[in-house]
Amino acid sequence: MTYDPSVIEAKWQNRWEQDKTFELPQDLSKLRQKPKYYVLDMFPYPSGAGLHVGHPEGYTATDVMARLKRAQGFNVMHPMGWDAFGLPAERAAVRENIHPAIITKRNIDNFRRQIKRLGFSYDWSREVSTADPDYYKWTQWIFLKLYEKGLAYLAEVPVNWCPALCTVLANEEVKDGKYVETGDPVEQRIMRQWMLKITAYAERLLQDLDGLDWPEGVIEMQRNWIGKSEGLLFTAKVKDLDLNIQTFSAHFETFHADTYVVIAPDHPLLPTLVNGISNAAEILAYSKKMVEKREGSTEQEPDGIFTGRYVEDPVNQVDIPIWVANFAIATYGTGIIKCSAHDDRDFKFAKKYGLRLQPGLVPPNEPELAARVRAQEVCYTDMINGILEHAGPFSGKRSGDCRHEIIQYCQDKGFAVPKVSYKLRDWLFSRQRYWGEPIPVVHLKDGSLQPLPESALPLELPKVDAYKPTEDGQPPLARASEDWLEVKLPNGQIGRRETNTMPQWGGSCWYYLRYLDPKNSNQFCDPELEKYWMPVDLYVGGVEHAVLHLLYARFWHKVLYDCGVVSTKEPFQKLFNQGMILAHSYQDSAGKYYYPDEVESKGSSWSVKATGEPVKTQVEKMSKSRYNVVNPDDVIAKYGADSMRLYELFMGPLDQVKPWQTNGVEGVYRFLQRTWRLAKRELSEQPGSSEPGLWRQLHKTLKQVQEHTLELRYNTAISQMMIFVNEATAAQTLPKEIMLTFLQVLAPYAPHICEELWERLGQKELISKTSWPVFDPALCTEDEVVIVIQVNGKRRDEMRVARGLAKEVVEQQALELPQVKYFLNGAAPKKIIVVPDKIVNLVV
RNA sequence: GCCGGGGUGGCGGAAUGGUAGACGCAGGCGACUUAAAAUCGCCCGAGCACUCUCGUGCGGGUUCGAGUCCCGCCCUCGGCACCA
Repeated sequence: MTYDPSVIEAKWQNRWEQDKTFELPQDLSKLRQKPKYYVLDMFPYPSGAGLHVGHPEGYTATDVMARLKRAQGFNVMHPMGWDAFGLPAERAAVRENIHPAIITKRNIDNFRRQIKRLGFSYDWSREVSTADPDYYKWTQWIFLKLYEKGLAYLAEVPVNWCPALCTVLANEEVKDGKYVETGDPVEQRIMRQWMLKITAYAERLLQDLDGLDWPEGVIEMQRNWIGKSEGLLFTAKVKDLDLNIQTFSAHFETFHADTYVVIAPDHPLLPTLVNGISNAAEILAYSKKMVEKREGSTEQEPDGIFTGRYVEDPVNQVDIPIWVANFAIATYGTGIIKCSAHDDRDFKFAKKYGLRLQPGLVPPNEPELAARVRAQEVCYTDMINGILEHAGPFSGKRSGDCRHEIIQYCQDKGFAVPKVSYKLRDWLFSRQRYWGEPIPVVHLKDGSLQPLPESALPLELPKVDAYKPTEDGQPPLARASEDWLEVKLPNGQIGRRETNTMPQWGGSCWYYLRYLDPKNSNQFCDPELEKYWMPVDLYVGGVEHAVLHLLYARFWHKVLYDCGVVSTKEPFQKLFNQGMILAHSYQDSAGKYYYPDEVESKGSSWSVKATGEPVKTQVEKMSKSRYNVVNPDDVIAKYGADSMRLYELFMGPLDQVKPWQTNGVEGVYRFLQRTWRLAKRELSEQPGSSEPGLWRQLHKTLKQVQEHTLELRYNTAISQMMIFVNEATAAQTLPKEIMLTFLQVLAPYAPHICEELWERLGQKELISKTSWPVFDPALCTEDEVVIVIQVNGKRRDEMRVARGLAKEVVEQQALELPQVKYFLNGAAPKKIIVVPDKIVNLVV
């Protein structure tokens, strides 16, 4: 019988399911008998488009790890679920006027079917969906905890309002004035919204990054997003007004050089400031225009207007003007900045409006440049190496050396106090949508808020006649019937329900905890199970979640930690980002795309089969519009899940971006066929050591596969297995012992074929249940090594000698080689470098 | 502009400072076959005056020896971007 994946894969997937092979016990006394390993995938949003080959890349990586760890004696938590709330299902619901739950279920069923075909060893009894009331009951419960702790609050905030979607969007969902998903325009509005006080955790979110085994890039992105800067908060009186203003400066070294002040055009203090100025109305109108112009646009020319006011600067005891400037941001620092010649924006702004500058920092050892700085021709900003001038007691000092002294000085003089600022803002947590978790809060007549008691959870989504906003622009939940909207509290008070829902990020903030105890109706997770399983040992997903999901989840986790309901400060100990899978696309000169089967290659160029029109080919992100999406169903139908799994990992390093090449699948498919034929050979009953060369190769393979897999270097693990199979194919006899062990090595990667061959070779137990074989280190190295002989660093010959041969002997033997004699040409080497078992270099 | 990846054959990629190109794809030649497919074996960076020379984005450096380490650049992908 030839290798037919379609038959054996279905067979073993059924067997694993019936046998509950990958289901874990919930009984702690049982669990505690083994060490734990928690390997987690970022769960998918089940879109209508189904899976593409990018999804299973990470899932395959975690599955191989899960299977290896299981064989090594760990209890392995390896679950899968659905990030099921979200806008696309809601939009489909509006379009088709079907309940989003139905659309979501349809999509989940399809995703589950596709994922299951790959034979992953998930414990499906732990499947969760964030849109399931049994799940979102606990999302709401966590919200109540946040509310209790004062971390959830309502505020009038400027928000990004998307008219097309009739909802607000978080800052990070908006780019260049458009919703990042759809490109719909977004405008600013002031609205009353739920906010989560993530800023209260800024410092801890920053500090605790240090202990994490995460990609440096992701850590850096989170650091930047939190954006901590330490500086000074200066206070100065406004001239002619009974008003002090404060300015924040992280680059305060040049504080003597500050010559003007700017305020953000949308600063709440601005109207007070200009009150009494003759052209106050003009200033406010111009400021308003600046704010509008700023919306959604990126880099801008400096723009501003004089407020007519001055501050009495205590530092140099002069009055310096206050301007409105478009580059000042109301929500960062104090929204007011003291400006000097030593900031690019300040410098540009002053040049444009002819404001006075007083340079006070020059480069060391560059007199010409220093002269140009003093002449205000160039802006110099090096606060570390620059030398201070006109700086009172600090004149002549290197700026970077006296930062601390300056802090002390400004404090002593009463100019300023130390202050830390963060870029991180509070998290806008309400959406005017239907398909999300209802916020479990009631608005009372007197305007106060009443959170629902835990007993009232889950607060389920009400029935509505349509999944769109009301005529007067209220959220879809306002369409619910009065008996849902109106609530009578136990104490007789009447209130109305909150009609905003939570954003999609909510449910994904804690799903890794629910997997541990998914059926618990009393608690979101049993604390003892949590203690056993947490933290997640390996979390694999796309880098697109580097900031938002991972920051929000860390925030919620820390809140839960403070509530005493989780035992670790951080949820995800090790994080790994798989690289995106790209695909070739084909485009003619008019920009029209073609499907891969519509084009053919002629030598190095490509053209459309039907018309012969030349097309260019490029490697791009997979998308429907580029006609280059590869569907895993098609790959599996042709080559099987095992080949699919192998190719996903063989393509290249897991963390790298790489193009899908369908004929690359062919290669791993051939490898599996060779493996199949190998097992069909007449196998020798002799021990493995009866075929010493292959026996060694087996142990080498075992060692490398084990080590490389644990290091997530799957591609090189696979190539070692290919080397083994090539060698085994060439071997005279193939001991059954060797074949069986090899199947165990391959099983985490290609479990179906290995189960099948394992069974055919007479084994009773599932290969998925067997223990990982142990390699013999002594067999992993060769007895003989090839030593390269170089003359003057150039390879001239090689020789095969016993491993560990003494340096002197190697040297002597090398000198005897005819090739060496030829290249030495009678000369005696000046120096001889011998690296045992590696190389000899003779230097003349 | 700042931060972080990445530049190695026709392609995906491999190489604790020690034979650059493992493994695979594509290609070539051969065996088997009536033939094709499949399979198996061999070849496969470039040049050439063939015991050789050049070759890992570019220019320097350290070293007996550099894809790998150091300095200075270029290109490319991703993230952030008036954050004081």
